Amino acid sequence: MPKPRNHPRVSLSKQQLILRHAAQVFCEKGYEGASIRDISRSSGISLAGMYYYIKSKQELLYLIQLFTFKTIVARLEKRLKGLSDPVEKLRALVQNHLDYFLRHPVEMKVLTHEDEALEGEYRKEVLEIKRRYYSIALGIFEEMRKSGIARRMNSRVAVLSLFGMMNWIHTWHRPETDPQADSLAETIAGMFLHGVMAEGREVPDLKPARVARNGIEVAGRAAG
Amino acid sequence: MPKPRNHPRVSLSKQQLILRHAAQVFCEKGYEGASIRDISRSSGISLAGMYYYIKSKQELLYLIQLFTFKTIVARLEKRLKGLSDPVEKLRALVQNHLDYFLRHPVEMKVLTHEDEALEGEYRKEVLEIKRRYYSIALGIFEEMRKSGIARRMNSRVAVLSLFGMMNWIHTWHRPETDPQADSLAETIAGMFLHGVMAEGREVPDLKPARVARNGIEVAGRAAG
DNA sequence: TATATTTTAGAACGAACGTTCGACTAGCAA
DNA sequence: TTGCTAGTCGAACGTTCGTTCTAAAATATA
Repeated sequence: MPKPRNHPRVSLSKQQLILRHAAQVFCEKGYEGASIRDISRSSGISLAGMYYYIKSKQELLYLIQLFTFKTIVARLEKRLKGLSDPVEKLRALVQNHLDYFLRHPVEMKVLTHEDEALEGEYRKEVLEIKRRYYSIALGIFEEMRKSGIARRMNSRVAVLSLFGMMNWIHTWHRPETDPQADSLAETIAGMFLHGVMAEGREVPDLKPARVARNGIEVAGRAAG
Repeated sequence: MPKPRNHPRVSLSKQQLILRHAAQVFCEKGYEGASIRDISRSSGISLAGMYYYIKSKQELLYLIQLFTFKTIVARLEKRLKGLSDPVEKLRALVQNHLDYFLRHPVEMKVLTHEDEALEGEYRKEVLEIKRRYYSIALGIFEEMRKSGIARRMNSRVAVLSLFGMMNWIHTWHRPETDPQADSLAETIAGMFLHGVMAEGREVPDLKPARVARNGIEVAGRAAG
């Protein structure tokens, strides 16, 4: 355990620091393409020194993925607590996912792009949380189906397509020109809801008065 | 150039054979995680022998991505030729993409998952085709907007979300239990079309008569 | 002060990497 | 026969990989 005493300039645990730099390097070069030496150089800790704080390269990836997933699921469950309408729940899920996604693009890319790099027990543990996350989403969609809001269709395909829309974002989103989380979440949740709605049904508007920015073209990078 | 004479048992070019095995190995272990030795072992050609047919590991990835992309775009352009209704065009794009995707899952995973592994000129060339593909899709969507079928929204976000739905499939699709290309394309194109449709508009049904088999797959790997 | 514990890192380990070299075979032309 | 070319590969090149050893430096406790 590192002591904060007499180290007033180092405020947070060195392991956290390593994890942050590791996420950055994994994001840029991929898990296999990144070397411990890269991460050592980036975080300013000697190569051998790294192994005082981490057990292996695999554990590094594991800790990043575990923490990221746990955080996102915990936040979702908190947001979902007050809601009962499945449409509102789905909007909350999209909002939560994209909000975290655009606030922590580096970790989220490592989470979605390196999901096959882990092995053995590490892999199993991360997969478990992923499944929990997926089944929350599936549950919400099933509610929409039971109450007749969503039309009859393959729920698995619908929900995984929604994740596809969201997780693909890291391949194209540029913060300078593309919509931010709020607007993006509205557009994508809107697309999904209209997309699965039963014939003759109307997609209810967003709750509060703030419906402005309805999805109106903001970005300049678009019409290419 | 390899001579077919006196080599009756080797029917197709050895480079093609290497490319196929390389795609398989890249798919399983990722570009960085895969070694030339892995591919050599898999294709039954000695390590040194590989370099008679390929220039480098990078070129291997480049050739796979280039061929795959060129094929998919060429097929799309052929399918699009006879169509004028943008909704039909969009359905054709989704059908084409998913048809190729599920018939060549290995190559498509290498295409979508390893799109940052190439460098320099290789990268630029592949990026160029990718952009052409994207702009075809964007063009179709703009047609839908201009004719009032699609509602006002960020076209870039809409189109890239569609690609997200489609390209994410490689992370979850199991051929034994999940829908095949036709059904999947119907579901996803339907979700997208309903999702972007203007208020009060109805999404037209699929053309009643068998639209399928229109320009589909004739030779196994030909139409490049 | 002396002692114990935590933190650091230079140097090295064996293994694996992409790539190259040079020698070899087989078939064909002279 | 001899010479030429296409194809093949064992062995090795220099480099980098993840990880460990070892010992010194820094800090905490007495």
